[in-house]
Amino acid sequence: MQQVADRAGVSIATVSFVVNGTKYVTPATTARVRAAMRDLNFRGNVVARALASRRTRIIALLFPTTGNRFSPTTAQFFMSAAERASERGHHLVLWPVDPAGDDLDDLVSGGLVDGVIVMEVRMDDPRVAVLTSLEVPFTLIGRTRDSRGLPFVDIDFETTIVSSIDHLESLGHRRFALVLEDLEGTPMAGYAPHLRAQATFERVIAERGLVGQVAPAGAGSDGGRAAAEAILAADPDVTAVLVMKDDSSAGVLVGLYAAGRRVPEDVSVLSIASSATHADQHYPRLSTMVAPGRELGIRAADALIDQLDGVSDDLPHFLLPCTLRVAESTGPAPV
Amino acid sequence: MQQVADRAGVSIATVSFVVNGTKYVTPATTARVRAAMRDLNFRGNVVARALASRRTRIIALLFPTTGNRFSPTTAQFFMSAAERASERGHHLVLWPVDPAGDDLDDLVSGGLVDGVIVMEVRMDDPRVAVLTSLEVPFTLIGRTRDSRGLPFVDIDFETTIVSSIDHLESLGHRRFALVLEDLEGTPMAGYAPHLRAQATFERVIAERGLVGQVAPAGAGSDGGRAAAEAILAADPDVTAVLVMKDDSSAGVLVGLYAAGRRVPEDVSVLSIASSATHADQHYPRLSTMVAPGRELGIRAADALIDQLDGVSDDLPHFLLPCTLRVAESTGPAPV
DNA sequence: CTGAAAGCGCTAACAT
DNA sequence: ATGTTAGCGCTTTCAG
Repeated sequence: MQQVADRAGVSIATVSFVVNGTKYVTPATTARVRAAMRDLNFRGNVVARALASRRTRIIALLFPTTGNRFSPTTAQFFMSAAERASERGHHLVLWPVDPAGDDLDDLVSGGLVDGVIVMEVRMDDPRVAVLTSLEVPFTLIGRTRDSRGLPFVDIDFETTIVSSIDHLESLGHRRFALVLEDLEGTPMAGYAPHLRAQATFERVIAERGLVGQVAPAGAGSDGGRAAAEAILAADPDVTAVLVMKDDSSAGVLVGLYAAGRRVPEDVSVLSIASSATHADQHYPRLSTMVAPGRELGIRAADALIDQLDGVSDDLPHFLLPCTLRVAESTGPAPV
Repeated sequence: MQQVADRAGVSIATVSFVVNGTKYVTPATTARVRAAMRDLNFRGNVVARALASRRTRIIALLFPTTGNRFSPTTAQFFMSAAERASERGHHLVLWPVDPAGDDLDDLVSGGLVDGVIVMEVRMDDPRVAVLTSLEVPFTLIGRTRDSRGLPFVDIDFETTIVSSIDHLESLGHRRFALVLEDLEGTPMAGYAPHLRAQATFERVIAERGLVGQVAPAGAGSDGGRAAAEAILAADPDVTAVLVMKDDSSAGVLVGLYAAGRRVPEDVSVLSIASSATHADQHYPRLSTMVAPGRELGIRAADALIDQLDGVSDDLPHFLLPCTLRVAESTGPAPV
């Protein structure tokens, strides 16, 4: 940088000013400096800049290292938030972090990142306490149990579940099941989307005098199949299954087939908080409550960057429900 | 840090030594320093450390921002490499970068990251030139056309394709098709896995006097279905389809069904460089050449960190083929 | 409008 | 075994 200054016949400070646009510099001088930078192939040192200015324009999206749960929705958060951050002059990186938040301070201390987006939030997520005590700006994709004081964007699971049941009820269904991932005893126990969905499901079922059960599913296609068997054992007359775990929906179908049920003639299967791509992967294509992954990723990035730039004063509380996508016919059945 | 030193009655240098284990410090002193750190709730400043020591112990896995191609295998690379890096005292972050490598220097300059892992490599990937000129240590998951001078780990696509055809031929198949993603005209054109697989496919088909065709597929389930239709139009007697694009395999099945073909009775479908999880998602379950995603992620992390630590002198050239996983019966067919 | 200079918080010789 | 001290490369008051 000193070299650039010398070559342009200015001081190192002036170079800094043109690089950052911090202060007004004569067009003529600016041009000389830029030319010098070009000639010398000058690349600013991000680390030094960060140390001196206390900001890196890097934000981290926290990825919980447990459970290998890399869902399409997660990927959407990442990609859309990264895009938005980039548009607003920031970099977004996906950072694997222990779900307990133990290794969080290494990264955040000293201002390696300006702010943090937290996803896969649990009802009592330990990471928000850590982040708060570290005094680093953050935004949640998701909500803790009591999130009034926190900036968040989230899927409106309550509305999503109500709409799901509305839809199915309008089709004549009265006997329901909800398939959820079994997170008991794992670090992801207390996963907020599950608990909110389950609570709403049970409430609506009770209020409307419907029949409903909740079935936990293990991993993979096999877990889904086992869940389907358990559901049919508990209620052979069930006609509507809500599946809120992407990787078990295929297994649920197999389990239903194995028990002689046709889909959707005998039993309707609705994939909750999933994606169109995932739904189309099945045979038959599944109807789906599509998660607003991109929208939330964008909102989260905006909320955080607003906070960083001091643009906004109020803390965002943004809820968006999933939208129903009814499967089109898939075509002839496999024979 | 000065406060810690004061409180422990030592110099700031000593604190640095115990923090980094750089030099031997008396157990007694060490204890006093640690106590002081605890009392003062001291958190080292990563950025300052990086500036002074020229290393951050952070490595970046480059994620090409184009095409939304976040495959399960990508996720495996990320998670396994992150784990391994963590075991070896490094942090691994997933960094979205333009596939042309234009914004690479911002991140790498000034030593924000100690090294880089590149994935989704194209035959003439511009990123390796950038990285080379930036003089940042890097390792590829994948290979450029001429990769003799580069450290890489990769899937052995040649062997994988040969094994695939071996397997299917042993089952009596003589007429093949290979489904690939159509990347022509996109930033990912020249994607090495496709080109290597296609070249090997065509060579083996020709050498053995078999019948074969290559079919490009568009996005999603619909792209797969269209590909299946094109394949049947070109060769109604085709009996074996290799699918090297995860999101079109479901569509391929639908296309085959629609044309009255049974799977696997009439036509075998083999998913190439995919995962068990993905294969089990289908009906029927697909046989699969499973990509060694975790193994490669680990190897890549090791190779890079060896390079950073100066542990290893020779540059790694590690190739691993996919392994055949024959689908078990799925159970009764949907009716 | 531009320059001088004091740090940012830590590391790593070099001394002792 | 511990302390001194000169930077790492840049930002940012404060003068001029």
